[in-house]
Amino acid sequence: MMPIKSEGRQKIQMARMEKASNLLVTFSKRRCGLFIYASEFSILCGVEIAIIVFFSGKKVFSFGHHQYVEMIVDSFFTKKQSC
Amino acid sequence: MMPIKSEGRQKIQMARMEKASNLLVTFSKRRCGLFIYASEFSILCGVEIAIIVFFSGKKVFSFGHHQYVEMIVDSFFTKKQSC
DNA sequence: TTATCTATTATTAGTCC
DNA sequence: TGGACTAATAATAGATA
Repeated sequence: MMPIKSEGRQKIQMARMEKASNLLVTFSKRRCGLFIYASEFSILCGVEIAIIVFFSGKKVFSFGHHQYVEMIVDSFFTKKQSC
Repeated sequence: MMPIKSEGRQKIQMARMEKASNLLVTFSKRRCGLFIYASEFSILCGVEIAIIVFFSGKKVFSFGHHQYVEMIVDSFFTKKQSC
């Protein structure tokens, strides 16, 4: 079979993604993207950054090690993940 | 005088920027970039995001409207700015 | 500090595994 | 869920105003 050639990055509308499968993929990619971006920002400019992402009201993903963030994240008793 | 033509985006080392003037410009740009990225992520994936940036131990920039973030930011009694 | 400009780098949508 | 792929989009370093 001929492999399907990628058409590369596509322009998307700035609205909630409708297809659940696409949304989940984009969620994973952009969560990593956000944390990587924050990490670079932190290194380049010597700033402390705390990020909390609330997904579906269940999952919590955190970035940074600020005491307040830890407090908040812990208070949710949810699984923590990071990039 | 001939205008100096831009050489476009340059590759930079992933380390704290040494020149204070460059650091400040990059700080402003990337703070906006971070918040814009977070805003897009939030819209695309329907997630709530809270971000706090601590700069020089003085300035606090926040993104998101989560109650805990407001609480934390307020506790610093510092000027709030955003993009 | 912030906005504009531009060539260049960085990210990623869609897809398959 | 997570990694690889690839062309296209998006962000931005450095200079300037």
